[in-house]
Amino acid sequence: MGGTLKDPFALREVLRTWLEEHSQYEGEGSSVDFPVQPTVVHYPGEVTVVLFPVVRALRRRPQEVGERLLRWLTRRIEGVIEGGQVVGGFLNLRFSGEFWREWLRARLMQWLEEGRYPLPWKRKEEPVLLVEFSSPNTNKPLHLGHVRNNTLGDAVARLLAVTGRGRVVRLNLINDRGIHICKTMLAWMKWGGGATPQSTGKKGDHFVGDFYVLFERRYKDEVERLVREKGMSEEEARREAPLIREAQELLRRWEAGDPEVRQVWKMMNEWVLEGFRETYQRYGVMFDAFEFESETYARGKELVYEGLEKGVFYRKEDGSIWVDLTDEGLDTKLLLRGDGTSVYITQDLGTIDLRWQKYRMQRMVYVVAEEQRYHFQVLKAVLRRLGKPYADTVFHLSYAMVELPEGKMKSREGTVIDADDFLDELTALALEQIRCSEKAKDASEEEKRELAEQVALAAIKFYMLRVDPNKKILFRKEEAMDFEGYSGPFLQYTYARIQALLRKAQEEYGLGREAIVRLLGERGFAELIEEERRLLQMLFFYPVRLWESAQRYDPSLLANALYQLAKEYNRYYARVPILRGSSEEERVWRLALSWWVGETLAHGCVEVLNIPMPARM
RNA sequence: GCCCCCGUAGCUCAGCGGAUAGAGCAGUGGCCUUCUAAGCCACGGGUCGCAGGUUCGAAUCCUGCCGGGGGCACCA
Repeated sequence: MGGTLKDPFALREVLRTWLEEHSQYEGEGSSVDFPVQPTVVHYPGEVTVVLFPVVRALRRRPQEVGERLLRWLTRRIEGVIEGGQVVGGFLNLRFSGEFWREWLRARLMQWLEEGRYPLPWKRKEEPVLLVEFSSPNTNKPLHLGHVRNNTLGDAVARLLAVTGRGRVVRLNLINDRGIHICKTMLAWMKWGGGATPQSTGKKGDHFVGDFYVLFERRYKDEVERLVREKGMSEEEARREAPLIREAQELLRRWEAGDPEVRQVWKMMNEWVLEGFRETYQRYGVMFDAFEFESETYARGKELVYEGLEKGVFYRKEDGSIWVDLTDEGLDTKLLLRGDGTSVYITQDLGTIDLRWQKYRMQRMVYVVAEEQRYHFQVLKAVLRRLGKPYADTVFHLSYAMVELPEGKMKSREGTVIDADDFLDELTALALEQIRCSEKAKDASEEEKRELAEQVALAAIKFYMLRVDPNKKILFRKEEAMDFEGYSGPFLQYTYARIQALLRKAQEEYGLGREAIVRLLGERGFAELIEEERRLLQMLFFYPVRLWESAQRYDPSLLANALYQLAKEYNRYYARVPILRGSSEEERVWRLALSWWVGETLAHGCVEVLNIPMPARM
C-alpha cells in the first residue's frame, strides 16, 4: 500500500492511466494532465487533484468528473483514500491513517536499509553538466558577493545531481590575468619591500588585496595631482598617469612571457589561491576542477581567427576583429584588440571550447551576476556564428547583487564585507550565545567552537539562499546575524531537538531506530491529528519541491519548503508530547514522524543546500 | 535612446494560472516544576505600483505607463 504510492509523482502516474482509459471514448485526453498539489489549509485532506484542465478537455462538469475519478481512485489504489470531496474544480483527497503509517514505515525502512534518503531519481553519470561558479579575480579576497555566488552555485550543482540530471562537474575559473592583476603586482614590486604573507603572518588573499587597494589609492592621488598641477582633464590624467602606464607595460611584458614578470605573477597568484582555498574550505565549498584564464585565452584567440577565416567576423583597418550581431538585436562587438591582445569575451570563447573538448557537456551553467546578462547573450550568439555544437549548452544563471543599505559594495573603496571577516564575526556571536546557554555546559571548548562555526555557516548560507536569485539582497547585518525566525539556525535547532528526542527514546525507553520501524509495523494507532496530517503532506510533497527547485535553478524554493516543514514541526512539538505523557503506541508513531521530519531536513540542508546539521545545539 | 531584472503588510521576503494572499523582523499580550524558549500561541497590520486586456478563474500571463536597479567599453 505505502509502497504503491511513494510520492505525488506516483499519484500522477496513476491518474494518467485513468486518462488513457477514458480518452478513448471521451475525447482528447492526450495532452491534458491532472495537476496534483497539496490541499490548502481550510479544506479536509492532504492531496488535491485539480480537475479544470481535464474538465475542459472532456467537456464535463467538475462535479461529475471528480466523483467518478474519486470512485475509480478509491478502488484503484486500495486502502489509500479514506475520503474525498469535490469542491469547485478540485478533488480533495483524504488519505487514511493506515496508509500514512505504512507510507512512513516504508520510507524509514528504506532509509535504514540503503543508508540514504529515498528519492524517485538515481544519480547518473550521463550526460555531463558543467556548473561554473565563484570564479574570482586573484587580486582581492572574497566578499559577500562571492558568498552569494558560492552558495548558489554549490546548491544548484547539488540540486541537479540529486534530481538525477546527470554528472555534475563544478568548475572554478580563476581570473588570473589582466590589468587588475598587473596593478597589484606593480604595487607589491614598488612598495612591498619584499614582504610576503609568511613574513607578515597575513592570509595570502588579504595580503595581495591590500596591494590592490594601495595601487588604487596611489593612482587616484596621482590622477588628482595631474589634474591640479598639469591642468589635465580627469580622463586624460587617468590615461597618462605614470602608474597606469607602468601597469600596462607590465601587462605587455606578461603577455610576452617575460620570465621575471611571470615569476612574480606566479608567486602572487599562489598566495591568493592559498587564501581562497582556506576560505572555500571554511565555507565547505568544493570544486572538481580549477581552471585558469591564463591557460584558456590563447584558444579564444584561435577561435576568433577561425571566425575571421570563415567570414563570420570582420577586421577593421586598425587590425581589431569584430562581430556584427545587429541583425539579432545586439550590437557590434569587439573580439580581439588591434594589437592582438584578448578582451573579456575572447577568454570565454576559449574556455568553453576547451571544456567541450574535455567534457562534451550537455549543459554549461554559468553562475554569474546579472550585470553580465548581455555578455552571455553575446557569447551564445558568437558561438552560434562559429557553428559550434555547444553554443546552445550555454545557460547563464544570473543572480542579483548583494547591496548594503548605504549602496553598492566597492572593493576599490573598501566598502566590501569580507567573506572571512563576516564568518568570523558570526562565529564569535554564536559562540557567545552558546556559552550563555545551559544546554552546552558540558560540551568542550573545542565542540563549542565547532558548533559556533556551524551555526554561523547556517545563518549566512540560509540568508543567501532563501531569496529568489533574481532579487537583490539588501544586506542588513543585524538581520543576517539573527539566529531566530526565518533563518538557518532555526532549521538546525529543529533538527537538534529531534535528535535529542531520538537519543532519549533509546536511553529511556529502549526505542532504537530498528525498534521504531518494527513497532510501527505491528501496532495500530489513534486518529491522526491535524498537525500530523500537515507534516505528512509536506513530507509527501518534498520530492516535488526538490524537483521544482532544480527545474528552476532556484534553491530558494527548497529553502522555503524546509523552513515551512521546520515551522510546522515546532508547532507539533509544542502541541503534543512526543515521549513523555504519551502511550507506547503514540510514542512510536510520533517518534517515527519526528525522525522522518529530521531526515528530510537533513537531506535538504546537508545534501542540497550544504548547510551543516549538528546533532545537538 | 534601446535591452534586461525588480515593485506584494511599517521593513525584508514567500506565493510562478486555482480555493479565504502567507512568513520573518518590528509592535502589543501570553506560555519554561513534563521531551532543547535559537521555540510556541494570540492580536493588530494589504486598493498585490497604476491602467487596460486574455479566461471558468490573474498577485501570477499579455500590452501600455510610473518608480527603483543593471546593461549597451579596444574594463574584466
